[in-house]
Amino acid sequence: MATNRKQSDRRPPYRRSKQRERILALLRSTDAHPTANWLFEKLKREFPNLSIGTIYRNIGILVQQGLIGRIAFGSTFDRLDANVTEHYHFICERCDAIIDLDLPVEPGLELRIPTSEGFEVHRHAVEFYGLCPKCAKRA
Amino acid sequence: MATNRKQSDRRPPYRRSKQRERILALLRSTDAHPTANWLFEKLKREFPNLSIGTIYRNIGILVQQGLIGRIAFGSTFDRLDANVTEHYHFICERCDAIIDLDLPVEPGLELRIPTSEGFEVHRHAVEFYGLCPKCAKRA
DNA sequence: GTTCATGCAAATCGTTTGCACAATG
DNA sequence: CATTGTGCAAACGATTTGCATGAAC
Repeated sequence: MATNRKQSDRRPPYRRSKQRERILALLRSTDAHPTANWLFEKLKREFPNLSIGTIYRNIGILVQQGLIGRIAFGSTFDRLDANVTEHYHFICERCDAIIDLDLPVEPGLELRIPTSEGFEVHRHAVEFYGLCPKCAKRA
Repeated sequence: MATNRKQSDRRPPYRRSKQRERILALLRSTDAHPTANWLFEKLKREFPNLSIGTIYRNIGILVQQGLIGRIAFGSTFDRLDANVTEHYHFICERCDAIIDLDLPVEPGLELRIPTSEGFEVHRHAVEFYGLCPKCAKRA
């Protein structure tokens, strides 16, 4: 099974760069959860020669520094599930296994969403991350 | 913002095909949440000329028929978040907006996982799907 | 026989990387 | 000056698609 990790893991020390500072500032200026490409479009006005690779490299660094988070399922490829009943998943951070849990689904969670604000909730998903029994044993 | 939908939307009527039947059978035979490529590797023994495109086309059909589910975050590209405190997300199925919720995070959910079975839970994520206030108004 | 499904190959999309040069400490 | 960051372009991996042929109804 493949790994989750994207991009070669960079590590400290980090030097500052104008590009990275602007990327972080831009991300902090919005709560719209932008994409890499959105950052690229915005910033190439300031940095006419900006490269999309620079965006990705800096996103990687900022994530490692814990300054931003990446919202993604964790894997680059889709995983399929013939179990179409509602259920939650456990995702092993070491071996990437996805395990169906037979926890009771909590419809009550959806009631927490303020419908007064106009949200219309159709369903929800819960994923637990950690080590599966096999991997936990080896740690 | 881009759309979630992958592959041109096919619609009924569907004809049966040996390939699709085997794909569904294989998915039903396991709970390991296989990838498209896993199916391809398994099935090309039975169908020496099998094409990866056929796998993807049939996955699309099976999903539309509601016979299988796709486990993916919902988008093809990563979305970023400068809010690094724990929080849940609401994802609009129409406009793809991701909205930070200020619901209280439920550490109690993690206690439901049977640690007796050896799971080691580090964190969990909850996503609610539906229509955001803007899109709900238009529906 | 008409329409849908397949195989094949080329295309697309988001992301990553090798390299030579520029910027940082 | 030692090393990290950048821009550029090529490479990549997963997925999608156009087209001619084969299978289903």
